[in-house]
Amino acid sequence: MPRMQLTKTIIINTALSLAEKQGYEAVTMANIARSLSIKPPSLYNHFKNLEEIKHAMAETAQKQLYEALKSTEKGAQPLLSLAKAYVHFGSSRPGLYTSSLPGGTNEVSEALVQLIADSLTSYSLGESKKIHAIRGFRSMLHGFIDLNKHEGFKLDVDLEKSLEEMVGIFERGL
Amino acid sequence: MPRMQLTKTIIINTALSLAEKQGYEAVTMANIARSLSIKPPSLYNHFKNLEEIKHAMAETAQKQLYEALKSTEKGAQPLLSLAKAYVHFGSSRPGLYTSSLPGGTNEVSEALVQLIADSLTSYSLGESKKIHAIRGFRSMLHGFIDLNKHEGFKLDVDLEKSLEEMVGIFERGL
DNA sequence: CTTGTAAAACTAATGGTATTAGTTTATAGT
DNA sequence: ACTATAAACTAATACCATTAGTTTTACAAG
Repeated sequence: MPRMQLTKTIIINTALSLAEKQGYEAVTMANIARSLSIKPPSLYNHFKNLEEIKHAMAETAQKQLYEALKSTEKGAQPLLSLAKAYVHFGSSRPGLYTSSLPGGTNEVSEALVQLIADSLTSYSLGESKKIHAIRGFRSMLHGFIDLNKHEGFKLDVDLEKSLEEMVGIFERGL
Repeated sequence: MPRMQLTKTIIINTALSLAEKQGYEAVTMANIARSLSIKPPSLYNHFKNLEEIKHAMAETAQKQLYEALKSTEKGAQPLLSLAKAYVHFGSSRPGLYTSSLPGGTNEVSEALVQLIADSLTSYSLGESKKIHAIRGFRSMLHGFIDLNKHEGFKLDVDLEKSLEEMVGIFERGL
């Protein structure tokens, strides 16, 4: 195999670094190629198209999200800790978080679901109730991050407090 | 004033119709111009750029969302009815819903917040608690719609049931 | 009724995007 | 050393937004 120093992993990491440093909109064939000092068409030797690159980025980004959440201290309020870590990840690394979205369902996203499930054990929910609760929790957090990105909230009321209240409501309702 | 048959309203409605029929990605200067049988540069006589068009679209789309929610039967479970109407709007008219997001804060979005507030009156919350609850509710619903769009949920468990459970959890926690 | 002004259309051009086709280069294995 | 092939390349197509400069047209004033 000739000239195979360039791997899929290198391309994806380059693309993710671009997303993080310059925003997800900067993830273009031209920018990725520029970062790698190659021409855009060369990327098609490694990936079918940009969509495939973004899909591969999502899996890696989900992994990083998973790692960030796994290492959070559970403490007295595991659900609140998890929520804060999730929202912090999404807000402080918007390019990386956005990269994680086109991922669909896979092993990593399953692990992420399991992480939430672990924080819900003390509520001893039935299997289907648990699934609904996990979906609700993820919806809440993702919506919180995304609405913020779109300036959906007026800023004169404390955001961190809103998150705490929101998680509080959710926990009481479980 | 010469040739003023083309108004901002006509342009925005054309753009919204494009978003609804062909998806939000189809909202381009070229496509809007084509729909109006003019050339793309002519649009700059009416709007500064595409961003301004999208911002104007957002206000109109928010108005349509507001109208769709206002006309829902409150019934015995006003919060659940509102949630279902919101999610139905977002899922059945994805282009229009996406159009509504770049809107920021304005009179229409305030009216939308008021609509949610009205559905929360029976819980007699304090002013700041109410704001947090509204943010939580919107986050939940927007996140639910957006995660679904990104295929964030596995489809083997009933989605409608998840929505009902999620709202149920939220209501109990209030 | 002509004429001038200004709005709103136009054409042409620039520079950005993804993608495909076809060609060259370089390397790994025979 | 030779050959096959992966991986780079160039060139081209077809989109996209945007700007500059020009023409058209409709209305309002003389």
